[in-house]
Amino acid sequence: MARTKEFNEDKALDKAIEIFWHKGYNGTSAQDLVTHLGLSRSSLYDTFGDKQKLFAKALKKYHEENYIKIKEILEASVNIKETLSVIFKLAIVESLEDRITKGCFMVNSSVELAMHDEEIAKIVTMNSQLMEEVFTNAVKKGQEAGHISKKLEAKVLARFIFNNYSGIRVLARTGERNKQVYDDIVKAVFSVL
Amino acid sequence: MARTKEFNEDKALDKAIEIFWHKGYNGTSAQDLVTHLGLSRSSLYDTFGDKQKLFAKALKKYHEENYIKIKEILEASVNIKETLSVIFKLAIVESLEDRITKGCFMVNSSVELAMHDEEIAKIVTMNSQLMEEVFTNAVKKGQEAGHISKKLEAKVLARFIFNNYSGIRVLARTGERNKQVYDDIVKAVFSVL
DNA sequence: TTTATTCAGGAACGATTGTTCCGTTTTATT
DNA sequence: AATAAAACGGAACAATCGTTCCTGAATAAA
Repeated sequence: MARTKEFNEDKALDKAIEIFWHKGYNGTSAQDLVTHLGLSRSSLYDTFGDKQKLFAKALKKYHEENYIKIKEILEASVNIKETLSVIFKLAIVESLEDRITKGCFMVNSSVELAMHDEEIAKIVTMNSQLMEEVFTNAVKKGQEAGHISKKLEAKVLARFIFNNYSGIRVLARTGERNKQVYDDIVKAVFSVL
Repeated sequence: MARTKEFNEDKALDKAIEIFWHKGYNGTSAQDLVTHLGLSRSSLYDTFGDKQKLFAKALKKYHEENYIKIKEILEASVNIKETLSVIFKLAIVESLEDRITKGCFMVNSSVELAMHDEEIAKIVTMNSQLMEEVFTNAVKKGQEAGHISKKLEAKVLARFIFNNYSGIRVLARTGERNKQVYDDIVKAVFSVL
């Protein structure tokens, strides 16, 4: 009985991820959203509720997509150490190529909002836990296969890897464009594995 | 010929660091500043210019104090490895004790503003360079004294250490309160040194 | 064709934003 | 005591904030 939506909600959400990722939550105005998503104020609020809800939904989508991607890559991997190296290299290439250095949407959101917004804090915590889990399982597999040193526990290494991944994303956000800096960090990280 | 200031500019700046650190730049309103610094709008603007200038001045002060502190500790150290361990432990204790988890003002500001504000970007870059320099010199000294492995170059290790320091500060900002997570990261980091 | 629903556009909302200005008070110097 | 400079509190500014509401157009089902 009703008119059909003229926009794709999923694509609109991707646009929301883009603009929030670039400008942050507080830095993105309602007008920015209208302009960037390309839909009217009324449609925007009818569809997503309000700015906070839209942000939470965008962050959740970002988390799901990234988490699944890394999970699948690691679970399909036969040589975890090499796969981890690929994951880091991808993050570095992304950091160096991006004209507008956006860093990592999850890291940015943690820093800006985790302590002021409970719902965002939940998403961040869930992401951290799942990432730790995925990395831990991967490291275990790598240790069993003899590709990764057993000197340190899998969970210890997983947390260590994730910490350096976060650090690199912060570095990217600051606009660091010297590849050598990233390579040095990865080199040191892999000397542990 | 003029009236004397009723407030201490330096102490007001410390208050500004506090509120900006806690709420971020965009999250802190002019009213927040008036309330927290305890001085009138007119005094605030007469003394510091505007919000952006006040923020930059606060961040610069934060940088100078922290940089000098770490520099002095490391230069006075006889066992660099132990001193680095102390520095990390202090950061962890600070993270776990702080009721309102503020993370690191420099990291927070990098993520929120570095790519949108050139002056802030300059401060962040300067801080990174100086910290890298201090850490590099320290590692060199540690390597010469035989306390730190020479397997990797001093600069590589310095960047690696700084990256993990940043990562830990992000973790703190997310509100992580499990000490084991921090300890695991430090354990892995020190296995390289 | 009618009806019900939801779309898009934009005007308008009150609240809050960062900032300025004014009138008064204070005080060090002359 | 007179003067000049600056700090003070608070009113007021225009602009922008996130959000709501109203209008008419569009369209799928009855």
